Amino acid sequence: MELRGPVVAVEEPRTVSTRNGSRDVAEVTMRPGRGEEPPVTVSLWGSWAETAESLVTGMTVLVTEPSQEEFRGETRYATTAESYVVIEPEFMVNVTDIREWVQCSRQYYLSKFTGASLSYPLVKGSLVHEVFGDLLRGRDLETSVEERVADAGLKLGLLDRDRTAVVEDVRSNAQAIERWLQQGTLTEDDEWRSELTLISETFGIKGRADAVRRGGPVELKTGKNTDAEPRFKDKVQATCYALLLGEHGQTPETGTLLYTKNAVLDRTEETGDLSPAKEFSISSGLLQFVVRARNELVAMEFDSSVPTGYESNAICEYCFEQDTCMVVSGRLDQESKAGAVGTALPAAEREYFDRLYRAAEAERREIHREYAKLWTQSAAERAADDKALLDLQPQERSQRANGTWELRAENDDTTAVSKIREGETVLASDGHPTRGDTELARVVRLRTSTDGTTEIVVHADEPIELRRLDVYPSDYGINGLLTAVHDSVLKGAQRRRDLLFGRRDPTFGETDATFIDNNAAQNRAVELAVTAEDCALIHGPPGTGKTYTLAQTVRALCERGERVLLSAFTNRAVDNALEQLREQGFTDFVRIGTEHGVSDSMQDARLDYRGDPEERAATLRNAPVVAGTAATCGSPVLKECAFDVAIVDEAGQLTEPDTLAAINLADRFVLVGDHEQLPPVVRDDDSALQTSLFERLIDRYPDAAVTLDKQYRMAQRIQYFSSQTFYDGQLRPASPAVAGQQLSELPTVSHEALPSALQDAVAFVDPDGTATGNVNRTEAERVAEIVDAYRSAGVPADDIGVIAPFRAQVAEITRRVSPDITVDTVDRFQGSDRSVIIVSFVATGTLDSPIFEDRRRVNVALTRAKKALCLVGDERALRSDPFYERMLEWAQS
DNA sequence: CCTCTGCCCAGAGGA
Repeated sequence: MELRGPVVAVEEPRTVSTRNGSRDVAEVTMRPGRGEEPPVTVSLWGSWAETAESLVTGMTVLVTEPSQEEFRGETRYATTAESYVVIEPEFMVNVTDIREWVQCSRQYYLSKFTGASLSYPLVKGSLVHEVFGDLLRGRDLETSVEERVADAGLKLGLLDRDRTAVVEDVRSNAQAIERWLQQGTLTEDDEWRSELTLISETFGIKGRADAVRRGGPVELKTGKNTDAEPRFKDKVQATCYALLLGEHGQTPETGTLLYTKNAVLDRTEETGDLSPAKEFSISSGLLQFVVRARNELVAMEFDSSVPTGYESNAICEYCFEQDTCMVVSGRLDQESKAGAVGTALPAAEREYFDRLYRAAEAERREIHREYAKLWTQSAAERAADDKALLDLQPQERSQRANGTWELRAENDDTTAVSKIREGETVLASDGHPTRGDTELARVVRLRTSTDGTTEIVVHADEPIELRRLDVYPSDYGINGLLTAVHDSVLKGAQRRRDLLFGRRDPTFGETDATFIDNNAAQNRAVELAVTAEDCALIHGPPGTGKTYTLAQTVRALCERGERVLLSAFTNRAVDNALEQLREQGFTDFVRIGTEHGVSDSMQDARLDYRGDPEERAATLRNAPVVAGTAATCGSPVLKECAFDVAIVDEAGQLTEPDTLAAINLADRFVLVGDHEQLPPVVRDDDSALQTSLFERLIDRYPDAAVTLDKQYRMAQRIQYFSSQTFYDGQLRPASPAVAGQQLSELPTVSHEALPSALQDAVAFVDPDGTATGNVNRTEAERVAEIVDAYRSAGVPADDIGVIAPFRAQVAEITRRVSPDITVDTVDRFQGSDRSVIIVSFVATGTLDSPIFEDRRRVNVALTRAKKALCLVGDERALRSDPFYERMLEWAQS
């Protein structure tokens, strides 16, 4: 039994005398049943009274195993010896965060923006952990060490480490583990499981245990510890996993910590029986302690306040982060137990940091809310929301060369739609993502064959029965945002900050060179980029040759001996830019990205991290051009690199921190984009992250910007509405040929064969359908008929694209057209084009979905078409809004 | 009432 719901009132804790002596108690009023039931009073006894001090009205509180008694006709509840009190159980805290918080609340805070740096102890720690996993999966030690060290080649090279020495170092740690595993500890009832993903819906904690043996957590530490007891924070970590294992039906009484360096000392110093393994007993007091620590952390995050360090008992003099801690306190004018050094940054910088910090944390809370839906939603609800694939039939399981598993399954449900795509990380389970046997897995194949069955292949650490896949809502990227803001504000050069905070206009040098002789705006763009002493902004409306201009810019900069970072929001845009460079005869670049993210044609340029350290690092360090998405620019590897100029494409779609991650790596920068197309996508509706740096700077420094005004894509008739509505009529066809292009120019097309309704370059069709939710069946059928009409008139399938605002409608249309027709959402169509574009608006009666509010989305949809555009929708709905009415008048004119 | 893309996930250590 449990009580879960919002807090209505909290009383101050008081001390009362009971039969067993004096005890603290605090009374909390809350509404159980997630707020559906009338308020009840719960007495929080003993140390839970401390948690009451963190409770605020409006928070959700969860009390497990309460006692219940009737008192004067009123039901009263109280905590029992078995109870836990959990604040905001939907806020998912990582086990490592609790470990850090217990060590020092301020260290937890600092690690949000300093955590992901490249250091040898960390790389080595990861290597030893990987080898440990391999050993548990039965892999040979020598092979594992060699392979894992080879995989880390680039990182080791950037750290100037010698391969042989690292192999020796990792091997000696791993041998300690192997000897311990062989020392009779491996009995028949020894059941091992490595790398177990644990998610607790009761405690709001998630994490990954290194290993579980006989139901108890085993944590590996690469350091040494010759004390009798494990370090407290290590015990806290293991206890967290014990708590989570408890929810999965196991009640471990002991935890094990493996300090591998103990055994290394043992061997080299002949100190006798100094075992690497230290066991400790997991008491209920310790279990409750970790929950209280989590509660404190969550209470702090609830109002986005900043920890001072006084929340924990750490001694600052012993802390490795003391200097960083004091600098951050000094620069941001924060109260801190460690004290502060340096002078505070200008108020503008501090306000900016604060604003983006809060925005990033709000985003994290939204992700956590999504996370909680893993268990608050039923399987059917999740499937309906496209977030899960259910009822998969498990097929064969095979162990891969590195000891991990390839799991296969089939799905017969031909109507199943989901957001899950190849290359993504998902929760793979045997039935339920938090209650069943679950593995974090990577989707390597998701293909639907012509008979409608879907083949699913994932890679995971353990051979579970693959019956269900769930979207994994990761908050992984949030700390990346915070790191970028931190690096920019606290570590950025004065000149750069003056620019970002509007205190200094960008300046430009001079050049006599001509770069592009047939397009003045493009030439001006390259000129601005090449002469920029701070930044240049290139505004590229649809079809204006952004990619060509960008490639010319890269080449011009390289010819001047500059080192260039080439970045973009999507992998596709990065690869497009590189293709364009190749077409222009430039091939001296290195592509950074995952095998899955990089297009097939660019795999040969992709930097493999595996190999000889020195050679790998030299390849990266010596490349005149390095290319990768903005997200990778914040990675530890790229943070080791420096550039003269960063060029960022699709900058209008990047949040400000994401853009900062890229430009932090360079002295100067060039942003390329269009703020009249799609903005950054964020979960929180009123987020400060919704405005891109590109948009902010183009408003602030119009003189540093140039707009490419000639478009090479659309017929005059098609581009007119977009040009008038979004570009002040400044967007013009690049040539008469572009302006006057017609569908009949395609060799196979007969204009006469088109129905009269489709003969105009811009057409409107009202199929008179009815929308149910995000689907309009009649309209989907009509769209399929229109596709057929174009096909019958001779338009090749790959010249036709269909766009709909909702994924559900996309699926509805996809089922009705042949598979070689591209059907997609607006967002996924940005950046590409087709001769013929058909847009399905879905809505009938009114336009009440917020998706119609952002006009920029319409701009993207309409400007994908080159020769013919067909709008399909409900005339009444579209006329209900002045913007769409104008669009309709243009289409019908 | 809704769209989307990136990140391998989370954690790897020091005293």
